[in-house]
Amino acid sequence: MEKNFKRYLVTSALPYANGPVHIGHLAGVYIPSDIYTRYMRLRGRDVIHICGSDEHGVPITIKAKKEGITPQQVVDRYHEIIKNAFKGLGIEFDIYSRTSSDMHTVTASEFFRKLYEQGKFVEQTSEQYFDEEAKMFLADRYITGTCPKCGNERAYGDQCEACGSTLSPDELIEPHSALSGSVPVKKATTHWYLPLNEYEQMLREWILEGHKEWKSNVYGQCKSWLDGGLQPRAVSRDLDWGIPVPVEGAEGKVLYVWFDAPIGYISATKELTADWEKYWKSEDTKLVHFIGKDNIVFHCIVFPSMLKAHGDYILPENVPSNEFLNLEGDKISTSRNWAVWLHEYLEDMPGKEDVLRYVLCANAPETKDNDFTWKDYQARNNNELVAVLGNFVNRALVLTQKYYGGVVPACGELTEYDRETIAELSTIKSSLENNIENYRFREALKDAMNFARIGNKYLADSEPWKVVKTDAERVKTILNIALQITANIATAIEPFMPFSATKILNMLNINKLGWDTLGSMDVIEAGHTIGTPSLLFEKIEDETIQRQLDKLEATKAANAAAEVKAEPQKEECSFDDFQKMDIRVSTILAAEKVAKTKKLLKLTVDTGIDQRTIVSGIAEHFTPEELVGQQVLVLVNLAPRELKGILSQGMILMAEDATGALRLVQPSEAVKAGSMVG
RNA sequence: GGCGGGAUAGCUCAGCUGGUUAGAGCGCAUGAUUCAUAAUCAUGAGGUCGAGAGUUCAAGUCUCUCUCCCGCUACCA
Repeated sequence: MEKNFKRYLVTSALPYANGPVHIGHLAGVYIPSDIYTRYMRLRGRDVIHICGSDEHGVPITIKAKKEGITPQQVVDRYHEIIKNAFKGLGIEFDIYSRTSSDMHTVTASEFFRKLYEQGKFVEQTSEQYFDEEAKMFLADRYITGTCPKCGNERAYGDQCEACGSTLSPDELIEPHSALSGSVPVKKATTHWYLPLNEYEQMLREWILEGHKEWKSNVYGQCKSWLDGGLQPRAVSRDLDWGIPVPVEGAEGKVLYVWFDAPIGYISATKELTADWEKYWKSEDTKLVHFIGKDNIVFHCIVFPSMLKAHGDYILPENVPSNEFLNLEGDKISTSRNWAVWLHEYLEDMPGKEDVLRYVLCANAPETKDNDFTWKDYQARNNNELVAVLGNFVNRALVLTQKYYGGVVPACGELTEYDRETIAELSTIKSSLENNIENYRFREALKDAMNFARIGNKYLADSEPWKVVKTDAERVKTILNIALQITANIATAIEPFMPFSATKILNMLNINKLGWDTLGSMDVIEAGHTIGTPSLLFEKIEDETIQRQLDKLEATKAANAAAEVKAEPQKEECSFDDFQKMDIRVSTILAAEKVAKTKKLLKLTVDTGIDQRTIVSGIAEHFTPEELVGQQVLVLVNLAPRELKGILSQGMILMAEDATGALRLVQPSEAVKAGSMVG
């Protein structure tokens, strides 16, 4: 079944250059891909590891606007931070490129042109908002206006950040352009769509039939999308930041970021080697995309469809995708600064690159979301890295120094127990290989650690410190084996902890070994002089952990403070404006959940004027039972609107804090329904 | 609401196509040991495998219903 591949092309999801990289990214994508690639390389396979910054798209233009700099300045900044941080942690890419590079512009343009010329796209014209002053189409994000739900005057066309509602620009009250402030007009615009529906059959056969071995979350997501039926997907946008659509008359249009980003894998490969085509276009290349679960649809559905449409390219053999990592019980969030940033970690914890690599791999969210805690980090360092791994290496080296002045003793006759121990190493080796090749890195790491466990047990059982008093020859064999195991450990842990592997090699004073030497007992010659032992890992004290916890606590406090800050006052309105609103105290007579919705409640209220129906998106905050009988304030003269087939006549007024929690606004004591508020 | 993923020892997780007393690491307890960063080694105590029903000679493992957590998606006046 398994094909014999001649070479491996490994890609890691392109980090989006609107912020630095954090432990969630690492545990989900970059640690696994780095382990995989290092392992392949150690085995002497032809493998390249491709990555780079994803630098286009609307969020970057918005960030630039907020900071008053150009998008290019934004991506330049984060590209550098990300690139250096990866390097600092020993994440080895053969190339770390970027999508704002010339090579990428050319490659993505050519890709688009080819599909365009072959008629793979569908052109479609639709009405979209246009800013006549700035002379450009506005992405939803660029349209601001009053949120129809909460009244926030600075809601975006796709979302209101005050109340969290998802909006469309049409819904905004008094929409205006975020660029010029002018009122946008609707104007026709043409875009190119990739008809994914045409690739549905191909995808079905390829994934659902051909790749049942994919991880359950990936396979399940794909199946869900395919069963739901695929729709044509726009591959262009009206925006001035990105790769211009390389077609006559397409001024002001760029490739949609999700169209150009995966092509970035290809451009980076071209940048790396003139021989790039053999990696992308031969059937004997194994292509593997490492991604997070949020990227599944793009890597399994959209990008393969693009590749297929193009025709020359191979499809990925696997798309290992991890779930998400939480931090101290809370979701990691860039905007809330709730994260352990890689570049900060490297500064705060110098020399502890491997500790982070170890903890994130041992605790990787391979099958479900997982939690990173500093306490766990400390425990794993102290109880596993220091106690098991570091300790064994130190024992072997110190004993060699003590008994033989650092000269490796010769191996004599092997006992039955020696042989058993050696055999065990081979067993673990194949388990380790099997686990890595099947993307079970957590299990693989355990295997690697078992080399050290076996070493510890071997020393404890052989007791060279006792035997030395009676049988000096035997001790030579014991220590020879202990040293061979130590060298083996350097190889076994290299994919996971490259810094420590190098450190062990230096202490042994030997060169890097190939994977094939794993399990053999002749990697260090007798008579060879080893280097000076030093500690591989150090205990991490409570204070060090506390400093990190304090840092997070400070973030929490800062976030809380930011939340307390009230929204600025809205622009002045006239008395007449206010008078237009008819707000009445009303009594809720009945409440029930609207079927097939999560947030909607259908309320029957007595407004004093009449009894009417109001649909309100508050089901997540109140149960129907607790609402019945309550008095609330209702905006009764709001234009009626139909929701889920129910006509809603009015709006219940609620108080909402920054966390989104809702409270009823009601008179301090019951009044007659219909009482005016004003 | 629809779809996908998850729920197994105190903690973090393995358990493939159903098959003897459900496993690992950490933590905990007891013992041994001192070469080693008070590290190590051995032994042990901990689980009605989210709840309920069903299929089967036999079910964490298959089917159905339900509960809770995470994600995607619709709804949000």
